[in-house]
Amino acid sequence: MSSFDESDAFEGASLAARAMAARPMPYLDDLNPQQRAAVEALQGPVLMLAGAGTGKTKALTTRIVHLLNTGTARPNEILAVTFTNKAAREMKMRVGRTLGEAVEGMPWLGTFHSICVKLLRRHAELVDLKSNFTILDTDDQIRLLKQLIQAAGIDDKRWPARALAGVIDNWKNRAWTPDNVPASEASAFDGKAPALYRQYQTRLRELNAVDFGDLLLHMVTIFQTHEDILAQYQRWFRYILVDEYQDTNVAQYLWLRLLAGGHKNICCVGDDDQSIYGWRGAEVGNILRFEKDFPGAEVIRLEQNYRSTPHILAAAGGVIAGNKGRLGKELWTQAPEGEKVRLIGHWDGEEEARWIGEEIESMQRGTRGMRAFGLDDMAILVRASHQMRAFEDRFLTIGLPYRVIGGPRFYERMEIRDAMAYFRLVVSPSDDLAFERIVNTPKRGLGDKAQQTIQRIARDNGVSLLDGAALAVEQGAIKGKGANALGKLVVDLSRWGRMTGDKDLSHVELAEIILDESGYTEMWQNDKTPEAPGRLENLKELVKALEQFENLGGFLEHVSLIMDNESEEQGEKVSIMTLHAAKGLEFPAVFLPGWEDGLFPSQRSMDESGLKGVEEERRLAYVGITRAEEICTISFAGNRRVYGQWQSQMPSRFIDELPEEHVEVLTPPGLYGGGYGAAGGIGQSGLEQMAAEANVYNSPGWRRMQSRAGERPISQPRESKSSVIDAQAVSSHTMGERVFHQKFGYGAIVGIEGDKLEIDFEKAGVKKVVARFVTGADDVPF
DNA sequence: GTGCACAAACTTTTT
DNA sequence: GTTTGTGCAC
Repeated sequence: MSSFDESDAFEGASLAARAMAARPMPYLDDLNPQQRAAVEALQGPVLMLAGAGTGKTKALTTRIVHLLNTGTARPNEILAVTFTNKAAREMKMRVGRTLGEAVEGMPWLGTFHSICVKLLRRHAELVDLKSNFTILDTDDQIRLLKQLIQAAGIDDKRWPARALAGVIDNWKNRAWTPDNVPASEASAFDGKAPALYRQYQTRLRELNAVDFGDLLLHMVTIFQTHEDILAQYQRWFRYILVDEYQDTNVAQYLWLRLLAGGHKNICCVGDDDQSIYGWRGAEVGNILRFEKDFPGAEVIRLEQNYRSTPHILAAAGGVIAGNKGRLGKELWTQAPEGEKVRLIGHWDGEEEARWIGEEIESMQRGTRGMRAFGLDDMAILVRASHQMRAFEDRFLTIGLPYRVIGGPRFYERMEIRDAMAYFRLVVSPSDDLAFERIVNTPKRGLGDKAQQTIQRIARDNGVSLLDGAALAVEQGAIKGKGANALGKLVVDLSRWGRMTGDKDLSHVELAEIILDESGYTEMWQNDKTPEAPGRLENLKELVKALEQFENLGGFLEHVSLIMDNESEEQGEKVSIMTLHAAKGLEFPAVFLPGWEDGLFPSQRSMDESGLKGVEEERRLAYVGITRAEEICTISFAGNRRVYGQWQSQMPSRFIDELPEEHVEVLTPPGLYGGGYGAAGGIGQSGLEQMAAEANVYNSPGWRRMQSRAGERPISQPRESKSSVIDAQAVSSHTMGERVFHQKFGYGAIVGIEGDKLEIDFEKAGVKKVVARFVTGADDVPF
């Protein structure tokens, strides 16, 4: 591979830069003094500590505009890194908009990974790779590791590949190559991890492949061992900007420090209070240490918040104050006071979901003197994705439109990955991982044994699995039905490979041919599971996505790094997502359910990381509250089903940390006269209990745990709960309603005749049952 | 080689 | 309570 070609990095840029020099700077007038300081401090190291909602992206993009507009830098001399493609896209768009014209260039604005791919392709040979290396995703990675574990004669049940992948990822995040894994860490995986790591790297090299961690790690290695190359890039990237600096891991940190080592024109933007990715290698320490790493750094705090009301900011501030070792920020706003943060406790998780559903509906209309909110204005942010189900179930039954953000991404779906494996194999026939994935998908009668034969023949002849398969067929090493099918596959693949050169055939058509002739589409057409139609739909979408690319190869190149879920369905909908997914977003009204010790803060986080874990959870709480613009509603349930077991829950310790004067304790429904009549008397004591629950604990969580162990947080008598159920059970059912029957399980109502219901049960099929034996799916007694 | 039954595990997630 | 993966029988 030729070395970095200087001319192409600078091409087309100088003209634009010169033309832009010394233009007026109206964009500066839009900034507050701190933002403006951050934009104008172009030289030397700058740390922009940007609290939630303080106009961080604006400052960052304006800074780029300023660099360009003043002629300080040309577009291709700016290295601007983000974590997600979404952030990179937005930044590109906003730079263009502020500049009032499309920016030609900005070739180095992108994610850490996409920039590293570009760099690594130019220098691949320095780490024994070819420049056309493939990028493995987690799935490929795990399959590869599994093979290595089995080859080493290790029981892969006791030591699952997934766990090893975690260990290796972790090491790569810390920039540890197999040679410098510290002895203290080597005991992982029964002491076998270091050797397996080494084998894994060797295997990757043989496959001419890298995983995500390698992209960074290889570049760090290259920079560390080739001073001349590093020096070259230090000259080229004259200005460096980093978004979400608090999320950088050690490898990314080293990479940045190496590149900024010469001129030190590096501007890092971040918020130590929003560091929530420690579990995947992010080091808050990087941002805390910035001034030590870059002596003389200018630290600029963005503290004026343009998003939330004072009550919300104060509540968030009260919680985050519990963390030690913060850089310290005090958010303020000019916004009117607004509503206090609302706190409400519920009997159990289902009631919480029911209440939030009703609250969303009444907020749509406008209630309690509040303005009306659209469904798009409201979001439910949960700690763990399994919490979403209760809401989905509930919203489905009441017909409240919702969208789940996050979830399995398009390119991670089975059918998409299968289809891509076919494409990969057509474009590069030596892609053994792709071959393994699809040899027997759809079923070709090639099981373990046949596949081992192929492996052996390929290894003995030193060829790829596909060539090995061809040999196996020739030699008759595989017999019967499998032999024919395998022979057909081999022939088909080479035919499709030749067709890539056909000028009269578009790659989109070729893709369709591949999916049809391989029998892959047919496989799903014959599949009767409920997911099958959706999968076929996804395949169509995949083919459509191909249109935007020149050829199959170009498509595959991009897809490995762009794992976005593009399709934004329209229509007014409530959003449901995890707190992690909510970072960077904002909503007028936010619901934060499930604030219970063990769930939030998560027990596992506390067990595994102790105080550090609690602090990260606390930052998560801070992120959650600060997503809200006007209304923030926190809730907890006294009882919750955890892995099928009912468990008594303690309100989250973070609830105690909410400053009382900014919190309004709401009364749960069913506990006061207005709602379900029967519970009036109980309500008052329930309310008092609730209020006490929220305020009484000022002791640390663990002490509370001890003193209150075994007690029920909310002692609501069973009767009142039951009466609510009965009231709903006898009330009229509706068509399509999801219901539960003791014997037949869940089902949907397809017919109503007097007191008899015709129900299509998920497991038992269509049955007629008497209405009183059926309960709403959310009212299942326990 | 494929399909069914049972057991075990079970955050958060981008590239 | 669910999913995922493995063991066993056909």
